[in-house]
Amino acid sequence: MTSGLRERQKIDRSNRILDVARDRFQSEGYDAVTIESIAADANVSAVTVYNYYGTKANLLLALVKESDERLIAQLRALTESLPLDIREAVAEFGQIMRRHAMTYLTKRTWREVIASSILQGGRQFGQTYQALDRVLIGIMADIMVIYQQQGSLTPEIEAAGFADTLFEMQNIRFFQFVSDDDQGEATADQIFRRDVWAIFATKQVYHHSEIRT
Amino acid sequence: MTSGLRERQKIDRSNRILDVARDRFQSEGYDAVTIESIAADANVSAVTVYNYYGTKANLLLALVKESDERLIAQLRALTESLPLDIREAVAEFGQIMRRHAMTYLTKRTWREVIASSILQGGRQFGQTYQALDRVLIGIMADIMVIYQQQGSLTPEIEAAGFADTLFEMQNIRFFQFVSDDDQGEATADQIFRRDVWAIFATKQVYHHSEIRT
DNA sequence: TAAGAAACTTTAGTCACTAAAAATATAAGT
DNA sequence: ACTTATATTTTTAGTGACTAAAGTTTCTTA
Repeated sequence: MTSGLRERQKIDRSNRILDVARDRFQSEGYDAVTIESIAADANVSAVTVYNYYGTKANLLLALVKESDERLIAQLRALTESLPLDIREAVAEFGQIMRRHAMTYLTKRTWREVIASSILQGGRQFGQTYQALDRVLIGIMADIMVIYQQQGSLTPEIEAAGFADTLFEMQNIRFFQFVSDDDQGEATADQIFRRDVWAIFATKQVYHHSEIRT
Repeated sequence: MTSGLRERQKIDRSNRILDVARDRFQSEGYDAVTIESIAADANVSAVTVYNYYGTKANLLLALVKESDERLIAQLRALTESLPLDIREAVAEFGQIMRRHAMTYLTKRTWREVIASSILQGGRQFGQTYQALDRVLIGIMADIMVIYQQQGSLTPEIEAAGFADTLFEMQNIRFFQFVSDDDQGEATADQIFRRDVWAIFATKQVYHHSEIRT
Protein backbone atom coordinates (compact mmCIF):
# COMPACT_ATOMS: atom_id res chain seq x y z
CA MET A 1 0.00 0.00 0.00
CA THR A 2 2.82 2.41 -0.75
CA SER A 3 0.57 4.33 -3.07
CA GLY A 4 3.49 4.91 -5.41
CA LEU A 5 3.90 7.79 -7.76
CA ARG A 6 2.66 5.76 -10.66
CA GLU A 7 -0.58 5.05 -8.91
CA ARG A 8 -1.13 8.66 -7.96
CA GLN A 9 -0.46 9.76 -11.51
CA LYS A 10 -3.10 7.42 -12.78
CA ILE A 11 -5.66 8.78 -10.39
CA ASP A 12 -4.67 12.29 -11.30
CA ARG A 13 -4.95 11.62 -14.99
CA SER A 14 -8.33 9.97 -14.72
CA ASN A 15 -9.57 12.89 -12.64
CA ARG A 16 -8.28 15.41 -15.13
CA ILE A 17 -10.05 13.59 -17.95
CA LEU A 18 -13.27 13.45 -15.98
CA ASP A 19 -13.06 17.13 -15.04
CA VAL A 20 -12.54 18.23 -18.60
CA ALA A 21 -15.28 15.92 -19.86
CA ARG A 22 -17.75 17.22 -17.31
CA ASP A 23 -17.13 20.84 -18.26
CA ARG A 24 -17.21 20.31 -21.97
CA PHE A 25 -20.19 17.98 -22.10
CA GLN A 26 -22.08 20.45 -19.93
CA SER A 27 -21.25 23.52 -21.95
CA GLU A 28 -21.04 22.14 -25.48
CA GLY A 29 -23.17 19.03 -25.41
CA TYR A 30 -22.19 15.41 -25.80
CA ASP A 31 -22.11 15.21 -29.58
CA ALA A 32 -20.15 18.38 -30.10
CA VAL A 33 -17.27 17.26 -27.91
CA THR A 34 -14.64 14.96 -29.37
CA ILE A 35 -12.49 12.58 -27.40
CA GLU A 36 -9.52 14.16 -29.08
CA SER A 37 -10.35 17.56 -27.64
CA ILE A 38 -10.95 16.17 -24.17
CA ALA A 39 -7.60 14.44 -24.34
CA ALA A 40 -5.89 17.63 -25.42
CA ASP A 41 -7.41 19.62 -22.56
CA ALA A 42 -6.48 16.96 -20.07
CA ASN A 43 -2.93 16.75 -21.38
CA VAL A 44 -3.09 13.14 -22.39
CA SER A 45 -3.37 11.38 -25.71
CA ALA A 46 -6.70 10.24 -27.05
CA VAL A 47 -5.64 6.63 -26.70
CA THR A 48 -5.13 7.18 -22.99
CA VAL A 49 -8.71 8.35 -22.67
CA TYR A 50 -9.77 5.13 -24.35
CA ASN A 51 -7.53 3.14 -22.06
CA TYR A 52 -9.15 4.70 -19.04
CA TYR A 53 -12.79 4.82 -20.06
CA GLY A 54 -13.17 2.55 -23.03
CA THR A 55 -15.73 4.52 -24.97
CA LYS A 56 -17.10 8.00 -25.15
CA ALA A 57 -20.40 6.85 -23.73
CA ASN A 58 -18.60 5.27 -20.81
CA LEU A 59 -16.93 8.52 -20.00
CA LEU A 60 -20.41 9.94 -19.80
CA LEU A 61 -21.47 7.04 -17.63
CA ALA A 62 -18.66 7.74 -15.20
CA LEU A 63 -19.97 11.28 -14.93
CA VAL A 64 -23.51 10.11 -14.38
CA LYS A 65 -22.30 7.87 -11.61
CA GLU A 66 -21.21 10.92 -9.67
CA SER A 67 -24.80 11.84 -9.04
CA ASP A 68 -25.72 8.36 -7.91
CA GLU A 69 -25.27 9.09 -4.24
CA ARG A 70 -27.64 12.00 -4.45
CA LEU A 71 -30.26 9.83 -6.12
CA ILE A 72 -29.84 7.12 -3.53
CA ALA A 73 -30.15 9.70 -0.79
CA GLN A 74 -33.39 11.04 -2.27
CA LEU A 75 -34.88 7.59 -2.52
CA ARG A 76 -33.85 6.75 1.02
CA ALA A 77 -35.52 9.96 2.11
CA LEU A 78 -38.69 8.69 0.46
CA THR A 79 -38.36 5.55 2.55
CA GLU A 80 -38.43 7.69 5.66
CA SER A 81 -41.70 9.42 4.92
CA LEU A 82 -43.80 7.03 2.92
CA PRO A 83 -47.35 7.88 1.83
CA LEU A 84 -50.23 5.79 3.12
CA ASP A 85 -50.98 4.28 -0.26
CA ILE A 86 -48.27 1.90 -1.45
CA ARG A 87 -49.11 2.74 -5.05
CA GLU A 88 -48.34 6.40 -4.41
CA ALA A 89 -45.00 5.35 -2.99
CA VAL A 90 -44.07 3.42 -6.12
CA ALA A 91 -45.28 6.21 -8.36
CA GLU A 92 -43.18 8.69 -6.41
CA PHE A 93 -40.19 6.41 -6.67
CA GLY A 94 -40.48 6.65 -10.41
CA GLN A 95 -40.98 10.36 -10.34
CA ILE A 96 -37.88 10.92 -8.26
CA MET A 97 -35.81 8.88 -10.67
CA ARG A 98 -37.16 10.71 -13.68
CA ARG A 99 -36.64 14.13 -12.19
CA HIS A 100 -33.18 13.26 -11.05
CA ALA A 101 -32.27 11.97 -14.48
CA MET A 102 -33.51 15.11 -16.18
CA THR A 103 -31.49 17.41 -13.95
CA TYR A 104 -28.25 15.79 -15.04
CA LEU A 105 -28.64 14.94 -18.69
CA THR A 106 -30.87 15.70 -21.63
CA LYS A 107 -33.03 13.01 -23.20
CA ARG A 108 -30.74 12.98 -26.18
CA THR A 109 -27.80 12.18 -23.97
CA TRP A 110 -29.64 9.61 -21.91
CA ARG A 111 -30.40 7.74 -25.08
CA GLU A 112 -26.70 7.58 -25.69
CA VAL A 113 -26.07 6.20 -22.22
CA ILE A 114 -28.81 3.60 -22.42
CA ALA A 115 -27.93 2.52 -25.94
CA SER A 116 -24.31 2.01 -25.08
CA SER A 117 -25.09 0.17 -21.90
CA ILE A 118 -27.23 -2.25 -23.89
CA LEU A 119 -24.53 -2.64 -26.50
CA GLN A 120 -21.91 -3.45 -23.93
CA GLY A 121 -24.21 -6.10 -22.60
CA GLY A 122 -23.08 -6.37 -19.04
CA ARG A 123 -19.44 -6.63 -19.96
CA GLN A 124 -16.47 -4.69 -18.65
CA PHE A 125 -17.48 -1.07 -18.32
CA GLY A 126 -21.16 -1.71 -18.73
CA GLN A 127 -21.44 -3.06 -15.23
CA THR A 128 -21.38 0.39 -13.70
CA TYR A 129 -24.99 0.81 -14.60
CA GLN A 130 -26.04 -2.54 -13.23
CA ALA A 131 -24.45 -1.87 -9.86
CA LEU A 132 -26.62 1.19 -9.37
CA ASP A 133 -29.70 -0.71 -10.45
CA ARG A 134 -29.09 -3.31 -7.80
CA VAL A 135 -28.91 -0.67 -5.09
CA LEU A 136 -32.11 0.96 -6.30
CA ILE A 137 -33.91 -2.36 -6.44
CA GLY A 138 -32.75 -2.91 -2.89
CA ILE A 139 -34.37 0.34 -1.80
CA MET A 140 -37.56 -0.60 -3.57
CA ALA A 141 -37.48 -3.94 -1.79
CA ASP A 142 -37.07 -2.15 1.55
CA ILE A 143 -40.15 -0.12 0.77
CA MET A 144 -42.16 -3.23 -0.02
CA VAL A 145 -41.08 -4.82 3.25
CA ILE A 146 -42.16 -1.74 5.18
CA TYR A 147 -45.64 -1.90 3.69
CA GLN A 148 -45.79 -5.57 4.44
CA GLN A 149 -44.81 -4.95 8.05
CA GLN A 150 -47.40 -2.28 8.53
CA GLY A 151 -49.89 -4.69 7.03
CA SER A 152 -50.92 -2.93 3.86
CA LEU A 153 -49.20 -5.27 1.42
CA THR A 154 -49.96 -8.97 1.50
CA PRO A 155 -47.04 -10.88 3.03
CA GLU A 156 -47.48 -13.71 0.53
CA ILE A 157 -45.55 -11.69 -2.00
CA GLU A 158 -41.81 -12.11 -2.07
CA ALA A 159 -40.61 -8.53 -1.58
CA ALA A 160 -37.29 -8.72 -3.42
CA GLY A 161 -38.70 -10.31 -6.54
CA PHE A 162 -41.67 -8.00 -6.61
CA ALA A 163 -39.42 -4.97 -6.16
CA ASP A 164 -37.43 -6.13 -9.16
CA THR A 165 -40.58 -6.38 -11.25
CA LEU A 166 -41.70 -2.90 -10.24
CA PHE A 167 -38.29 -1.42 -10.79
CA GLU A 168 -37.93 -2.85 -14.26
CA MET A 169 -41.39 -1.64 -15.14
CA GLN A 170 -40.31 1.83 -14.11
CA ASN A 171 -37.11 1.33 -16.07
CA ILE A 172 -38.70 0.57 -19.41
CA ARG A 173 -41.09 3.46 -19.00
CA PHE A 174 -38.05 5.61 -18.45
CA PHE A 175 -36.54 4.27 -21.66
CA GLN A 176 -39.70 5.21 -23.48
CA PHE A 177 -39.85 8.61 -21.84
CA VAL A 178 -36.30 9.33 -22.91
CA SER A 179 -36.86 7.96 -26.41
CA ASP A 180 -39.77 10.26 -27.06
CA ASP A 181 -38.93 13.93 -27.13
CA ASP A 182 -42.59 14.77 -27.06
CA GLN A 183 -43.37 12.89 -23.87
CA GLY A 184 -43.46 15.25 -20.91
CA GLU A 185 -42.86 14.28 -17.32
CA ALA A 186 -46.56 14.54 -16.57
CA THR A 187 -47.43 12.03 -19.27
CA ALA A 188 -44.65 9.71 -18.18
CA ASP A 189 -45.98 9.90 -14.65
CA GLN A 190 -49.49 9.06 -15.81
CA ILE A 191 -48.35 6.05 -17.78
CA PHE A 192 -46.34 4.64 -14.94
CA ARG A 193 -49.19 5.28 -12.55
CA ARG A 194 -51.46 3.30 -14.77
CA ASP A 195 -48.97 0.44 -14.68
CA VAL A 196 -48.67 0.57 -10.93
CA TRP A 197 -52.40 0.75 -10.32
CA ALA A 198 -52.93 -2.23 -12.61
CA ILE A 199 -50.19 -4.24 -10.96
CA PHE A 200 -51.41 -3.47 -7.46
CA ALA A 201 -55.07 -4.06 -8.15
CA THR A 202 -56.28 -6.23 -5.28
CA LYS A 203 -52.76 -6.88 -4.08
CA GLN A 204 -53.25 -4.77 -1.00
CA VAL A 205 -54.64 -6.09 2.22
CA TYR A 206 -58.14 -4.92 3.03
CA HIS A 207 -58.60 -4.49 6.73
CA HIS A 208 -62.32 -4.29 6.92
CA SER A 209 -62.91 -7.85 5.78
CA GLU A 210 -64.01 -7.17 2.27
CA ILE A 211 -65.35 -9.97 0.18
CA ARG A 212 -64.63 -10.74 -3.44
CA THR A 213 -66.45 -13.18 -5.63
CA MET B 1 -49.78 6.11 -60.82
CA THR B 2 -47.89 5.24 -64.00
CA SER B 3 -45.30 3.47 -61.87
CA GLY B 4 -42.56 4.98 -64.00
CA LEU B 5 -39.18 3.54 -64.65
CA ARG B 6 -37.65 5.68 -61.93
CA GLU B 7 -39.95 4.23 -59.33
CA ARG B 8 -39.32 0.66 -60.42
CA GLN B 9 -35.59 1.26 -60.34
CA LYS B 10 -35.80 2.46 -56.78
CA ILE B 11 -37.68 -0.61 -55.69
CA ASP B 12 -35.24 -2.78 -57.53
CA ARG B 13 -32.25 -1.09 -55.94
CA SER B 14 -33.62 -1.29 -52.44
CA ASN B 15 -34.38 -4.97 -52.96
CA ARG B 16 -30.92 -5.63 -54.25
CA ILE B 17 -29.41 -3.96 -51.22
CA LEU B 18 -31.63 -5.93 -48.88
CA ASP B 19 -30.86 -9.21 -50.63
CA VAL B 20 -27.15 -8.68 -50.41
CA ALA B 21 -27.37 -7.54 -46.81
CA ARG B 22 -29.42 -10.59 -45.82
CA ASP B 23 -26.93 -12.99 -47.35
CA ARG B 24 -23.84 -11.32 -46.00
CA PHE B 25 -25.15 -10.68 -42.50
CA GLN B 26 -26.26 -14.27 -42.34
CA SER B 27 -23.01 -15.78 -43.53
CA GLU B 28 -20.42 -13.34 -42.17
CA GLY B 29 -22.13 -11.72 -39.22
CA TYR B 30 -23.22 -8.14 -38.72
CA ASP B 31 -19.93 -6.66 -37.61
CA ALA B 32 -17.82 -8.25 -40.29
CA VAL B 33 -19.90 -6.81 -43.10
CA THR B 34 -19.24 -3.26 -44.22
CA ILE B 35 -21.73 -0.99 -45.88
CA GLU B 36 -19.16 -0.41 -48.56
CA SER B 37 -19.09 -4.10 -49.42
CA ILE B 38 -22.86 -4.39 -49.44
CA ALA B 39 -23.00 -1.42 -51.76
CA ALA B 40 -20.45 -2.96 -54.08
CA ASP B 41 -22.34 -6.25 -54.28
CA ALA B 42 -25.58 -4.45 -54.93
CA ASN B 43 -24.03 -2.28 -57.62
CA VAL B 44 -24.72 1.00 -55.92
CA SER B 45 -22.55 3.47 -54.08
CA ALA B 46 -22.30 3.40 -50.29
CA VAL B 47 -24.04 6.75 -50.11
CA THR B 48 -27.04 5.23 -51.86
CA VAL B 49 -27.29 2.59 -49.17
CA TYR B 50 -27.33 5.37 -46.61
CA ASN B 51 -29.95 7.24 -48.57
CA TYR B 52 -32.17 4.19 -48.57
CA TYR B 53 -31.69 2.85 -45.10
CA GLY B 54 -30.05 5.58 -43.06
CA THR B 55 -27.80 3.48 -40.92
CA LYS B 56 -26.33 0.04 -40.87
CA ALA B 57 -28.53 -0.92 -37.93
CA ASN B 58 -31.57 0.20 -39.86
CA LEU B 59 -30.67 -2.03 -42.71
CA LEU B 60 -30.70 -4.83 -40.17
CA LEU B 61 -34.03 -3.64 -38.87
CA ALA B 62 -35.51 -3.80 -42.34
CA LEU B 63 -34.40 -7.42 -42.47
CA VAL B 64 -35.86 -8.18 -39.08
CA LYS B 65 -39.14 -6.74 -40.21
CA GLU B 66 -39.39 -9.46 -42.82
CA SER B 67 -40.03 -12.01 -40.11
CA ASP B 68 -42.68 -9.90 -38.43
CA GLU B 69 -45.56 -11.57 -40.19
CA ARG B 70 -44.40 -14.96 -39.02
CA LEU B 71 -44.23 -13.73 -35.45
CA ILE B 72 -47.65 -12.18 -35.67
CA ALA B 73 -49.00 -15.42 -37.10
CA GLN B 74 -47.53 -17.42 -34.24
CA LEU B 75 -49.00 -15.13 -31.65
CA ARG B 76 -52.38 -15.20 -33.33
CA ALA B 77 -52.18 -18.97 -33.27
CA LEU B 78 -51.70 -18.73 -29.52
CA THR B 79 -54.88 -16.68 -29.37
CA GLU B 80 -56.72 -19.56 -30.97
CA SER B 81 -55.72 -22.19 -28.43
CA LEU B 82 -55.27 -20.42 -25.13
CA PRO B 83 -54.39 -22.29 -21.94
CA LEU B 84 -56.81 -22.25 -19.03
CA ASP B 85 -54.57 -20.16 -16.84
CA ILE B 86 -54.19 -16.59 -18.08
CA ARG B 87 -50.74 -16.42 -16.56
CA GLU B 88 -49.62 -19.32 -18.68
CA ALA B 89 -50.89 -17.50 -21.73
CA VAL B 90 -48.84 -14.42 -20.95
CA ALA B 91 -45.77 -16.50 -20.16
CA GLU B 92 -46.16 -18.31 -23.45
CA PHE B 93 -46.53 -15.04 -25.28
CA GLY B 94 -43.13 -14.05 -23.97
CA GLN B 95 -41.64 -17.39 -24.82
CA ILE B 96 -42.85 -17.22 -28.39
CA MET B 97 -41.33 -13.80 -28.81
CA ARG B 98 -38.02 -14.86 -27.34
CA ARG B 99 -37.79 -18.00 -29.42
CA HIS B 100 -38.74 -16.16 -32.54
CA ALA B 101 -36.12 -13.51 -31.90
CA MET B 102 -33.40 -16.06 -31.37
CA THR B 103 -34.12 -17.87 -34.60
CA TYR B 104 -33.43 -14.76 -36.61
CA LEU B 105 -30.60 -12.95 -34.89
CA THR B 106 -27.94 -13.53 -32.28
CA LYS B 107 -28.01 -11.70 -28.97
CA ARG B 108 -25.07 -9.65 -30.11
CA THR B 109 -26.99 -8.47 -33.13
CA TRP B 110 -30.20 -7.84 -31.21
CA ARG B 111 -28.29 -5.52 -28.94
CA GLU B 112 -27.31 -3.59 -32.02
CA VAL B 113 -30.92 -3.36 -33.15
CA ILE B 114 -32.24 -2.32 -29.76
CA ALA B 115 -29.48 0.18 -29.11
CA SER B 116 -29.97 1.89 -32.40
CA SER B 117 -33.72 1.98 -32.05
CA ILE B 118 -33.29 3.73 -28.72
CA LEU B 119 -30.78 6.15 -30.17
CA GLN B 120 -33.08 7.08 -32.99
CA GLY B 121 -35.73 7.81 -30.45
CA GLY B 122 -38.85 7.26 -32.44
CA ARG B 123 -37.69 9.43 -35.29
CA GLN B 124 -37.57 8.73 -39.01
CA PHE B 125 -36.46 5.16 -39.50
CA GLY B 126 -36.86 4.19 -35.88
CA GLN B 127 -40.61 3.98 -36.18
CA THR B 128 -40.44 0.60 -37.86
CA TYR B 129 -39.94 -1.00 -34.50
CA GLN B 130 -42.77 0.86 -32.83
CA ALA B 131 -45.24 -0.17 -35.49
CA LEU B 132 -44.64 -3.85 -34.75
CA ASP B 133 -44.91 -3.24 -31.04
CA ARG B 134 -48.32 -1.72 -31.48
CA VAL B 135 -49.56 -4.77 -33.35
CA LEU B 136 -48.19 -7.11 -30.71
CA ILE B 137 -49.75 -5.09 -27.92
CA GLY B 138 -52.99 -5.34 -29.82
CA ILE B 139 -52.75 -9.12 -29.83
CA MET B 140 -52.00 -9.12 -26.12
CA ALA B 141 -55.05 -6.93 -25.58
CA ASP B 142 -57.17 -9.39 -27.55
CA ILE B 143 -55.99 -12.15 -25.28
CA MET B 144 -56.91 -10.17 -22.19
CA VAL B 145 -60.38 -9.51 -23.58
CA ILE B 146 -60.89 -13.19 -24.24
CA TYR B 147 -60.10 -14.07 -20.64
CA GLN B 148 -62.38 -11.32 -19.48
CA GLN B 149 -65.20 -12.66 -21.64
CA GLN B 150 -64.80 -16.18 -20.38
CA GLY B 151 -64.85 -14.75 -16.89
CA SER B 152 -61.38 -15.56 -15.63
CA LEU B 153 -60.02 -12.03 -15.62
CA THR B 154 -61.79 -9.31 -13.71
CA PRO B 155 -63.60 -6.98 -16.11
CA GLU B 156 -62.68 -3.96 -14.01
CA ILE B 157 -59.29 -3.92 -15.66
CA GLU B 158 -58.94 -1.93 -18.83
CA ALA B 159 -57.65 -4.55 -21.26
CA ALA B 160 -55.66 -2.31 -23.60
CA GLY B 161 -53.76 -0.53 -20.86
CA PHE B 162 -53.08 -3.71 -19.00
CA ALA B 163 -51.87 -5.41 -22.17
CA ASP B 164 -49.46 -2.53 -22.66
CA THR B 165 -48.10 -2.98 -19.16
CA LEU B 166 -47.61 -6.71 -19.64
CA PHE B 167 -46.04 -6.27 -23.03
CA GLU B 168 -43.53 -3.74 -21.81
CA MET B 169 -42.67 -5.95 -18.90
CA GLN B 170 -41.93 -8.70 -21.36
CA ASN B 171 -39.99 -6.22 -23.45
CA ILE B 172 -37.56 -5.15 -20.77
CA ARG B 173 -36.97 -8.73 -19.75
CA PHE B 174 -36.13 -9.39 -23.36
CA PHE B 175 -33.66 -6.50 -23.30
CA GLN B 176 -32.04 -8.03 -20.26
CA PHE B 177 -32.03 -11.48 -21.80
CA VAL B 178 -30.29 -10.17 -24.87
CA SER B 179 -27.85 -8.06 -22.86
CA ASP B 180 -26.65 -11.02 -20.88
CA ASP B 181 -24.87 -13.68 -22.87
CA ASP B 182 -25.04 -16.01 -19.90
CA GLN B 183 -28.81 -15.88 -19.52
CA GLY B 184 -30.42 -18.90 -21.14
CA GLU B 185 -33.96 -19.06 -22.40
CA ALA B 186 -34.98 -21.15 -19.43
CA THR B 187 -33.80 -18.51 -16.99
CA ALA B 188 -35.42 -15.76 -18.99
CA ASP B 189 -38.65 -17.70 -18.92
CA GLN B 190 -38.45 -18.16 -15.16
CA ILE B 191 -37.86 -14.47 -14.55
CA PHE B 192 -40.75 -13.39 -16.71
CA ARG B 193 -42.97 -15.97 -15.12
CA ARG B 194 -42.15 -14.56 -11.71
CA ASP B 195 -43.16 -11.13 -13.00
CA VAL B 196 -46.39 -12.39 -14.44
CA TRP B 197 -47.35 -14.39 -11.37
CA ALA B 198 -46.68 -11.36 -9.18
CA ILE B 199 -48.67 -9.07 -11.42
CA PHE B 200 -51.60 -11.44 -11.64
CA ALA B 201 -51.72 -12.30 -7.97
CA THR B 202 -55.39 -12.05 -7.02
CA LYS B 203 -56.30 -10.38 -10.27
CA GLN B 204 -58.18 -13.40 -11.49
CA VAL B 205 -61.77 -14.03 -10.76
CA TYR B 206 -62.43 -16.84 -8.32
CA HIS B 207 -65.57 -18.64 -9.19
CA HIS B 208 -66.15 -20.53 -5.97
CA SER B 209 -66.76 -17.44 -3.87
CA GLU B 210 -63.49 -17.31 -2.08
CA ILE B 211 -62.98 -14.84 0.69
CA ARG B 212 -60.02 -12.65 1.40
CA THR B 213 -59.35 -10.66 4.52
C1' DT C 1 -35.78 16.84 -78.23
C1' DA C 2 -34.26 19.98 -74.91
C1' DA C 3 -34.91 21.81 -70.30
C1' DG C 4 -35.65 20.45 -65.69
C1' DA C 5 -35.77 17.47 -61.98
C1' DA C 6 -34.57 13.37 -59.56
C1' DA C 7 -31.41 10.16 -58.18
C1' DC C 8 -26.96 8.51 -58.04
C1' DT C 9 -21.73 8.84 -57.67
C1' DT C 10 -17.59 11.06 -56.38
C1' DT C 11 -14.96 13.46 -53.28
C1' DA C 12 -13.39 14.98 -49.15
C1' DG C 13 -13.76 14.91 -44.56
C1' DT C 14 -15.03 14.04 -39.37
C1' DC C 15 -14.94 11.10 -35.67
C1' DA C 16 -15.05 6.88 -32.76
C1' DC C 17 -12.34 3.30 -32.03
C1' DT C 18 -8.29 -0.25 -32.41
C1' DA C 19 -3.72 -2.58 -32.88
C1' DA C 20 1.00 -2.30 -32.74
C1' DA C 21 5.36 -0.10 -32.43
C1' DA C 22 8.11 3.41 -30.27
C1' DA C 23 9.14 6.41 -26.53
C1' DT C 24 9.27 7.61 -21.74
C1' DA C 25 9.11 7.46 -17.02
C1' DT C 26 8.80 4.75 -12.74
C1' DA C 27 10.24 0.86 -9.91
C1' DA C 28 13.57 -2.45 -8.48
C1' DG C 29 17.92 -4.74 -7.97
C1' DT C 30 22.81 -4.25 -7.33
C1' DA D 1 23.87 6.26 -8.11
C1' DC D 2 23.29 3.23 -12.15
C1' DT D 3 21.38 -0.10 -14.82
C1' DT D 4 17.74 -3.09 -15.97
C1' DA D 5 13.06 -4.38 -16.11
C1' DT D 6 8.45 -2.96 -16.44
C1' DA D 7 4.40 -0.15 -16.60
C1' DT D 8 2.16 3.30 -19.09
C1' DT D 9 1.70 6.57 -22.48
C1' DT D 10 2.28 8.39 -27.04
C1' DT D 11 2.76 7.92 -31.94
C1' DT D 12 1.45 5.98 -36.03
C1' DA D 13 -1.44 4.02 -39.18
C1' DG D 14 -5.68 2.36 -40.20
C1' DT D 15 -10.79 0.79 -40.44
C1' DG D 16 -15.32 1.90 -40.89
C1' DA D 17 -19.73 4.48 -40.06
C1' DC D 18 -21.57 8.43 -41.42
C1' DT D 19 -22.23 13.30 -43.70
C1' DA D 20 -22.15 17.39 -46.81
C1' DA D 21 -21.50 19.13 -51.13
C1' DA D 22 -20.37 19.13 -55.84
C1' DG D 23 -20.59 16.77 -60.10
C1' DT D 24 -22.76 13.43 -63.26
C1' DT D 25 -26.07 10.50 -65.21
C1' DT D 26 -30.72 9.42 -66.37
C1' DC D 27 -35.57 9.76 -66.42
C1' DT D 28 -39.51 12.85 -67.21
C1' DT D 29 -42.20 16.14 -69.32
C1' DA D 30 -43.54 19.99 -71.96
